[in-house]
Amino acid sequence: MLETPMSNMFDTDKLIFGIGQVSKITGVSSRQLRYWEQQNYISAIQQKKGASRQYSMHTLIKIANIQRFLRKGFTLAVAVEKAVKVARESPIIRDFVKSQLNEVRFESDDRAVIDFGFTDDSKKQHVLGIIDHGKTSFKIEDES
DNA sequence: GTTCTAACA
DNA sequence: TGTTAGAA
Repeated sequence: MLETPMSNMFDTDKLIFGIGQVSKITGVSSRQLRYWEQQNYISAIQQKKGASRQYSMHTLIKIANIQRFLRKGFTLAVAVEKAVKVARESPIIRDFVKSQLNEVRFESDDRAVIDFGFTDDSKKQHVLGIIDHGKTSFKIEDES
């Protein structure tokens, strides 16, 4: 994979967080973080014995998602499963949207239209994502 | 002051 | 899971 310097100002994957920061950010106690690690639900970055744990951005997000599912009432084991699934789906969705997204048009204070490009190679129709008063929907528009 | 491990109301 | 103890 070739580097694309201008695409991202920072490489967020290189950010590291201490256990205290992760706890403050996600609302998960340090006690829980150590326990989850012991249960192999999460893992800290390469650490020596007794050294402070450090977490990657990826792990931080995973922890935040686990917490999200816990608050929804799921058990820890299930919350972890769901977080793992999200982690697997996220890059797929992100890459797809990134490759399809053309532009976003703000048509009014509470209406925006996302242009997802052509439906196919015939290039006769556009796929539009509509956000109107918080409600979302898709729309196929003929090329004008 | 923060984090670590281990133990326990 | 929270809290506490003693060490790093």
